[in-house]
Amino acid sequence: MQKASNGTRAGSRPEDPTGRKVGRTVSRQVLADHVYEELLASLMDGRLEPGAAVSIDGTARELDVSPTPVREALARLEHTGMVRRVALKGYRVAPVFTREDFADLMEARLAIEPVNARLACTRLNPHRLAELEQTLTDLKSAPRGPSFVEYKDYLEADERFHQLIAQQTDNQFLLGAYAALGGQVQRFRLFGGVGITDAENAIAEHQAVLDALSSGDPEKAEAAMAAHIRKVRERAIADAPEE
Amino acid sequence: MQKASNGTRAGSRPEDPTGRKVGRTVSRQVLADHVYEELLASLMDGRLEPGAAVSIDGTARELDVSPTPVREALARLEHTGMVRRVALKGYRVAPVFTREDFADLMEARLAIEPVNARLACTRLNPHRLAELEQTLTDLKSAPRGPSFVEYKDYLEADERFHQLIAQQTDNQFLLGAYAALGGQVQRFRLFGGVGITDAENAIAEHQAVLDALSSGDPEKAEAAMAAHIRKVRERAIADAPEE
DNA sequence: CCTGGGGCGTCCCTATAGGATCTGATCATG
DNA sequence: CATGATCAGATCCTATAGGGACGCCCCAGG
Repeated sequence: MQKASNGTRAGSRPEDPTGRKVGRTVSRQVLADHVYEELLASLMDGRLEPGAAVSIDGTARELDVSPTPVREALARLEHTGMVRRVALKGYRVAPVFTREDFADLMEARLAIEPVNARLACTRLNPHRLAELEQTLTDLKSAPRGPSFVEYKDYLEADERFHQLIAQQTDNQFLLGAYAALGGQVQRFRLFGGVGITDAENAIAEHQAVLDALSSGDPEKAEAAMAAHIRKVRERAIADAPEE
Repeated sequence: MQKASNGTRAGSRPEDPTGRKVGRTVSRQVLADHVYEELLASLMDGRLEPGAAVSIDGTARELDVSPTPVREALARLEHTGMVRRVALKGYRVAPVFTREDFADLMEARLAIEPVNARLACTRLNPHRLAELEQTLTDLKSAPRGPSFVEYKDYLEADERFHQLIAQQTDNQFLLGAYAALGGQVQRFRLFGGVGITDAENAIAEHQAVLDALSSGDPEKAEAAMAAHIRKVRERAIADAPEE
């Protein structure tokens, strides 16, 4: 936020803004990558609420970079559906909140995620299983307070669980399809309250998915994931604000 | 290509590069949009081959704009997987050509497109049916010469058919998921030769999908689409170059 | 002939300048 | 008081400049 106007960065780049070693030939990050990750984090953990304007110049000032990298980062984000652009008016955080949108999202998840679970099951190995177990442990131990922000770790673990399964399909296209949805899922979790209520049942369902995966039966894994998503949908509809 | 150095464009923009009326308040396009569509078209119709470098400055010179909008357009394209970026080396057209990649793509299509067909079936109306029929007519009447480029119209109609079905789900998330795949599908059609051989059978399958859709039975539509994609996969594997 | 070094061009990346446009407030008028 | 015009500031959009890295070609020396 407060940039303290250090004034030491114009030209010559005395310090690398991303924290990576500078001057090394390997994987020097570009400012646009840094901005992208910063914005994504703000979207995922709720600092940027739906409908809020994301000013190019303003973001550039906040992150102490020029507008050019910010523009590039926002262009990438736009394609994920997390922000929307209006031609000469700028970017806004996408407002996805109608119950129809939620139903649509669940429909899309039902098409993709059970398949992900089935494929991940066929490609499972001890290392990957350990990753999933770790995430489930994190999910169980995450604090669950009364407000949204206190669920941050819980929601993060939830998202990571699904993301891991998508990765473990070893299918870049399915991973890409999930990634396109994943951000929206997380935003629904945050602002729609999905998955917050009745977290105990949700944890049990995740455990069921993991059990099915480790059993080695792809059909069971697919069914467990489908059942989980259907339950998520039911719970959300049950205690959704009437709106 | 040849820019003829008109020199009339710096400032004041005497002509609108996109061809839209200038000065109208409605939807004035921005240069980055124009560049994006130009690059996308080049990718879809094969002018840009896999592995080819897409220079930022070079593209800017070709389209007679500054690098800034080109950079923005490429950032959007990167997120579709059609081009890849290496941190300080620039963009290249993504090379998707192994048989594993093809199998992965078909797996992803099998997850998404049958669901699209099922949902589109429940939301069908006369106007939409007419659109699909028109596309099928185009597909049948398109010339099919011996070289790739002579299949341009055929491939375009094929892509449009699937794209239409994705749109007709009225589900922005499924449409987005398909759009992420659609570009890759088209590139496989072009450079992998998928769908070229045995076009008659492919047309019959499209007809079957359309028949199932117009019958109003969602399950039949879903099955017909799944059968079509499996056939596409079989044909491609059958006559794929051994590589 | 072969090899190594320097110059040159190209390209990516970021910053900055300036024109065009939108928005919100102020103010005049019915 | 309500309504519409005007102006100022903020913002978006594009072009341009310049730094740093990489590759290529030419050429001198062995």
